[in-house]
Amino acid sequence: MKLRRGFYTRADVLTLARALLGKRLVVPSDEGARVSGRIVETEAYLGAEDKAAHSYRNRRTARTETMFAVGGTAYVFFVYGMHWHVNLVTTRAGAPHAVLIRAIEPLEGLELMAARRGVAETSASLTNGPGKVCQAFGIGAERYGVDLCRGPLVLIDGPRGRIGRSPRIGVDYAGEWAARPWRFFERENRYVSRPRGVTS
DNA sequence: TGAATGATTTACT
DNA sequence: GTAAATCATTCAA
Repeated sequence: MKLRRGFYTRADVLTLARALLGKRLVVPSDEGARVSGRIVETEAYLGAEDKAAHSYRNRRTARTETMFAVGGTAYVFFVYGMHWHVNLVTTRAGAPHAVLIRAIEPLEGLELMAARRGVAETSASLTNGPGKVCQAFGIGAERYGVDLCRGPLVLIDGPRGRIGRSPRIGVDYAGEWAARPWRFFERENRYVSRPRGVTS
């Protein structure tokens, strides 16, 4: 069953980061096929107060503008000169909270994902990282600000396994905020990017 | 206008 | 384990 607006707006971002585990992301493709998979790793970014978030101190720019949109909006951005990341914005408009999708367990369109990634369909490297997820799912600038409640990207309800948590990855610049355990993942799922936690 | 840097991935030692 | 790749965004001046 497709998730509606209320799913994204009723709970706080930490609750949503957990609740998103097990949900199925479905994305159509220009190639005709479609790709989908279960979200198995997320990170929460807490708006204006969170030094690790792009929206820290309510920084509102062309890039972060969509973080201030209503829950259910996609926040897509480019980093390191080569990688895209996708977040799902949560809560009400004006509150810049978002959940980063860090890893997905592929379900449909494995062949297309493998072609886009340049690895075997059976490889965990297909979707076990935020940049890899975007490459496999074909998510880039054209998805900036799209509404998951209107499509073509949608989220479908689904079962989830046992959950683990750890500090977030790659945010050491954020000082004490980097130590907060705001990363969530399915334990023992082979597509989780760092199964054991925070080792660099 | 210029300089620094990053919510990463990949290849290599 | 370390380092290179590579450029949009950000902020200072």
